[in-house]
Amino acid sequence: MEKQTITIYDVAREAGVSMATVSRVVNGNPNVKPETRKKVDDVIAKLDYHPNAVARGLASKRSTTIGVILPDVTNAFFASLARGIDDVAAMYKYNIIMENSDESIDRKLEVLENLLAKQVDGVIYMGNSIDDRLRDAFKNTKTPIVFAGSVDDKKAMPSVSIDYKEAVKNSISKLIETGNKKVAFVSGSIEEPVNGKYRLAGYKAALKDNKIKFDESLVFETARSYDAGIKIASEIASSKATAAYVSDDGIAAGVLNGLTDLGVKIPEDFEIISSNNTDITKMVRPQLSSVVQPMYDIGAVAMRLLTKLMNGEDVDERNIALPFEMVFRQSTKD
Amino acid sequence: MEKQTITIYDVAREAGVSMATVSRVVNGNPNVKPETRKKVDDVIAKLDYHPNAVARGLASKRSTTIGVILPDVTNAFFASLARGIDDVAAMYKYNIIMENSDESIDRKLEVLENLLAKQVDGVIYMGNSIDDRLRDAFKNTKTPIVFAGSVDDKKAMPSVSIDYKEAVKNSISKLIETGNKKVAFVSGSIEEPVNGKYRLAGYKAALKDNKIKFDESLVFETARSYDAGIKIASEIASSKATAAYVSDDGIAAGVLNGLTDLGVKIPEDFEIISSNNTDITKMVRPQLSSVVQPMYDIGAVAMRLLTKLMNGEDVDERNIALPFEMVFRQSTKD
DNA sequence: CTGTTAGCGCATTCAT
DNA sequence: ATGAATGCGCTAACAG
Repeated sequence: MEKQTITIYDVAREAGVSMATVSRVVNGNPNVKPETRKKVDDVIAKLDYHPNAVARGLASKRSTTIGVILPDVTNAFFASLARGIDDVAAMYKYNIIMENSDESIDRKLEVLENLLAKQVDGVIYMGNSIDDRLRDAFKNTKTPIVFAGSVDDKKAMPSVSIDYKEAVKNSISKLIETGNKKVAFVSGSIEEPVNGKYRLAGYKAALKDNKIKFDESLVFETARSYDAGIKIASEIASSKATAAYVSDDGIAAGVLNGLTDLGVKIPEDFEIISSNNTDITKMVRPQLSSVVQPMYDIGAVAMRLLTKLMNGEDVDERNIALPFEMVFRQSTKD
Repeated sequence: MEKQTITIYDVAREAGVSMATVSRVVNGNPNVKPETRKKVDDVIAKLDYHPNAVARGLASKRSTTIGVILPDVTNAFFASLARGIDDVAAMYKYNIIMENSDESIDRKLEVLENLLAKQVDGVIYMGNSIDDRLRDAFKNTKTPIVFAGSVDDKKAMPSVSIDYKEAVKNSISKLIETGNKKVAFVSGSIEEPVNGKYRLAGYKAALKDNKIKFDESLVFETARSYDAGIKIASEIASSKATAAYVSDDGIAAGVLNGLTDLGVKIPEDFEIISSNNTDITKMVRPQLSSVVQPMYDIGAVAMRLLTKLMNGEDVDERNIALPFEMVFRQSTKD
């Protein structure tokens, strides 16, 4: 016995109305007499009819699904954003097609193509890196796209994030204030605008404010993982730096533990400020001081922005910077 | 200028062939003369034609997307499974529609309905809880469903996981071996079969093997989060237990830190074994001993199983138990 | 190897 | 308030 899919046509016949009417009640169109609506609803229940979203998508040209491109769900930062996105998406009856892109541009392009082929109504991009090919691809589609947790360095795309430059500048200034002369900047790929452009600019700005000369050897680039943090700890230790700003909590935890294992006392000998305030910052000992990004909110607001764009609504602010805070725990003095 | 979507028909006309032929080259059907294939490919490139997956889905009755239902991406365990799923899905050209269900059964039902309406070709379920309504819903659809990282307590659904009972039994036995008379069992909701049925059974089995009487007051049920772990630590401390098996790394980290803050020395005064061996276990100090679940593999194998089911292939083993290991770090003696 | 013909299940004019 | 007709873009027999 094959799955006898029952269609809008079946209910129409059974209810003695036209399929147009059934379509109307299913879509909540008010132009239906209450009694016919009830009749149709009854048949729908009786036949256990379920609208086919694919057919609906083809006919209406709206898929009610949005694509999400992120480097890796496994990273707490991206997962939190995704959670925010998913929650407001659900609120607006959208579904999420999620794609892990890793760091490869080719993969990102492939993934975008995929999403577009599926006729997603919009996409949210959390990849941090972006090159010209990808930018062109974004530009060549009419499908709305918003960046979440990162900013296009050309500001061409709508985005929701925090002011990364300012956040880092604050962090570094704080570190300098407590007496550190040599502060390290530890981040994921410098190729990514968030790191190479905004965060690094904040770092340099703070140095300048404090009349400290920028020292290239204090900039550490690494993979975005706990193990990578552990690994780079010894390099940092031998750099003579006495403090560091780190762009990712996983990396920061690695640096913290790596340094500690090397006999470096945190925060007495070395101070650390991390970036995302995920649970990780509270799990490690000493607990990490951190920038507080409203991750969930970034995702939620990005999704909200996207709904507006998809509806063709005017949005006055296409590049939204949410407020951030700082929390000082045990990895900083004072 | 509206986005003039160009269709298979445009390509056909421009290339001087029928749409059937275009469809063939797009789908890699071998029955096309190389030269016509080339001609068509050229036109496709020239017109920048992109197949519409929705239309394709409607016509072929296959959406090449699979639905994933998980409690919360934000949990490292589920995120890791999701990663495994996504990677092999990509390998087989499937896309993932991800839905966070939290713990609510109603939400799960709603989410499943959604997925089915979108005509997903299969679904992977990682929710741990399952009640009769949900079981019925699963049973009433022809869409293949596989459980990942959890087992249907009635074994009615295909699943991929580890032998949770055995894993816990090993853990508890080890704890008893090192001299602990009172070992606590700390887990997420006991309502979930993984916890209430399998894990708890392993706990009891180990007690029985060692002729220790089961003590209800040593069973702690809590939310699945770091903060919840912190909170329950004091209760555990006053229970006189000297060791604990914990079902989630986040909870375990909370218990560990909570206990430590209470002045309890780990592992001297209290031993802990956790369950998922996520990075968390290595970030905390002392590092957590843990069951090692091949999380990524569970996801990957589950997805692979699903592809077989979707192809109607025979599978001899519908309930797969992947091997697990134990890693002993600093939260256990010896 | 290639073209013709039907739908897939639904939303949407346009009439009535 | 309701029905009839059309087509969304593509796959899948079936011919030839």
